[in-house]
Amino acid sequence: MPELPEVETVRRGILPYLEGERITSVQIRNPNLRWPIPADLPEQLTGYFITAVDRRGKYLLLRSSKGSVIIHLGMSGHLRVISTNMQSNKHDHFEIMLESGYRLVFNDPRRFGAILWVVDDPLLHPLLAELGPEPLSRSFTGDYLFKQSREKRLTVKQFLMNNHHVVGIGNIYANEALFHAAIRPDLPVGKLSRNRCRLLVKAIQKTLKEAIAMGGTSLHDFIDSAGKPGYFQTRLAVYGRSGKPCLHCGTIINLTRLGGRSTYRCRNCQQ
DNA sequence: AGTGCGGCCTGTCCGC
DNA sequence: TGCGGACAGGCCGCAC
Repeated sequence: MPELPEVETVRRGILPYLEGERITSVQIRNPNLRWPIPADLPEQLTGYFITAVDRRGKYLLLRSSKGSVIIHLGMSGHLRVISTNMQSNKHDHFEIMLESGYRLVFNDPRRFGAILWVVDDPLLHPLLAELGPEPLSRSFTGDYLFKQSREKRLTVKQFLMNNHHVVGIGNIYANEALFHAAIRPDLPVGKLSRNRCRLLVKAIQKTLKEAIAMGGTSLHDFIDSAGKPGYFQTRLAVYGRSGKPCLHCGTIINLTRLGGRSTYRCRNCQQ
């Protein structure tokens, strides 16, 4: 499912139910995610208060006074908040019960997601320590992109989708941002001029902000923590539109693959 | 060191 | 209706 706008939508949805709440119990139904859910998580968390719900890239961080739960939704993960008496569904692998009576449930059919536990600063965890800048932060600029990409021969789309260069951009938003920046996805990133790097950063930020404002993109199965879909899919300019006319010039949108991922391009607008 | 690809999983959809 | 294969929003880890 989830790229930055979807994860941020989930974070905002669960925050009011979690912040300041005491954890009364924790249940692991199936620990076999990308990495095993730590077996001692229930005893680590029970009785403690959730102090904050943060996001770093596509990772969610549930902070408590004892330590932090790092959550990644992978491709098909969902988080939802339900009341005590609601029954569990298939693929509900993990849940946290709160004193308020609400429960936070992690559901993930494909099990590419992760639930991890760290006692010290989660940002120092090996998975998070090497992440690139947040795309909506001041440190992600055209100059940064220009500097990082010099001499690199990989394509601009693959560069954007690597979270060591910049976090939160997956296949949908990489396709969309490159269209809005009028840059062809298969261009070697090292060939981008400084000015085009600036345009690309602006396009990324605009695309992500708009998607967050619309609650994310729901193509197959994304729903927010309340079970509602996002609406950004109505704004997709190229993603999933192969064979249809470009919204700018009418040229038929072309579908290819880069690094095994579907890549959409208007061959007229994106050079 | 930088780059490309296989693999992890289940569910869904499409063509035969 | 059933079955095989391709594909799906991520990303680590390992080859070259």
